[in-house]
Amino acid sequence: MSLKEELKLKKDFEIVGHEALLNIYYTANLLKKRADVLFRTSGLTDVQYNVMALLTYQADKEGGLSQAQLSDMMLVNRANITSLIDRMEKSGLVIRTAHSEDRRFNIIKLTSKGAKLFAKVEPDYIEQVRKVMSGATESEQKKLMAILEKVRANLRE
Amino acid sequence: MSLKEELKLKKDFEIVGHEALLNIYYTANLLKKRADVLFRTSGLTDVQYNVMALLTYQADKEGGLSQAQLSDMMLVNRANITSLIDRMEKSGLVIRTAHSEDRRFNIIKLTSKGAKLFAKVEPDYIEQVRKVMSGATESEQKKLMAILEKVRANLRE
DNA sequence: TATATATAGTTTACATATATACAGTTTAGG
DNA sequence: CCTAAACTGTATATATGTAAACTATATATA
Repeated sequence: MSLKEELKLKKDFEIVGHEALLNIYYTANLLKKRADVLFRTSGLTDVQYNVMALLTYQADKEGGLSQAQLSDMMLVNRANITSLIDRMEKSGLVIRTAHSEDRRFNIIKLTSKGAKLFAKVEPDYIEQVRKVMSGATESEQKKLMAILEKVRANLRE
Repeated sequence: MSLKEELKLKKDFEIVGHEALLNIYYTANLLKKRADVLFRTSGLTDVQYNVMALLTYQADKEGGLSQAQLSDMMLVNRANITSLIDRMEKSGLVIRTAHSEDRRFNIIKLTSKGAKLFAKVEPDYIEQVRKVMSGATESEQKKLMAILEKVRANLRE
């Protein structure tokens, strides 16, 4: 269904670029809502799951990631990470540890509770991703990524 | 640049669907950031601009839109619209008026101040949209929309 | 070495999002 | 007609996002 129909709009978009942009925007929005529903049953949010995934798969030699690294990988402001990690630390999912050499860094690590929860939730998440994305073939998905890369290239400077 | 490079990830994605999903997600994120920068110079947010665009182009016979209609068109919770319209009313951009027949509805209308500001900002916004989306050809943009529609079709039920 | 600059994280004020529970209004069905 | 159900908007608690100003620490350079 076209975006116009989905949003119950009365008038057409005048510029293809605008319609394409809003398609990206609203599809992302729906994907986020779907993920949130999945994670809520585990007491997680999509953002918190993402932190756990990054800590699981992208940890550096310190055995975790600094808050600045997390903010880079999540494309969010450093300030945002502070309260996010506060909440996750309070839930017992992660812990702040000292960097071995540079005292400016907090190295964030998964606790065993966090690792256990991630291991439990990840298969369901991956299964949902497969289902949701299965509407497009793998070749379409690659085409999609290539086009989105072109859009992002124009966004960077 | 691939998402992996942009986010400084160390490991590849294991599933194409997951990488494609995150491409949608992060591209939308970057588009939002870019829009916010543009609107900030006018004291607006991207969300407030969107409200003004909907009131300008999608108004119904009551001469505006109800809060429920706005929440449908913006894919957000009804509760969210209350505070959004509160802020915009306080800024003098919109006004709540009574529905002619059904007292449950607030009909939201642009004030002349709001209409004037929208008319001033819209050309810059459209110009930016053109620039940003020009990395992909019109045919690629249409392909993009078609693929995203397939993904959304799988998201609905 | 001493100072300037850069970097990491925190705090604050604010905007936006959700879920949930509630009150008021309208509509449907017995 | 009257009650139950549906719908609109609001209030609250909570999570996430930004910008900007701040402290602490590390690095570069004069």
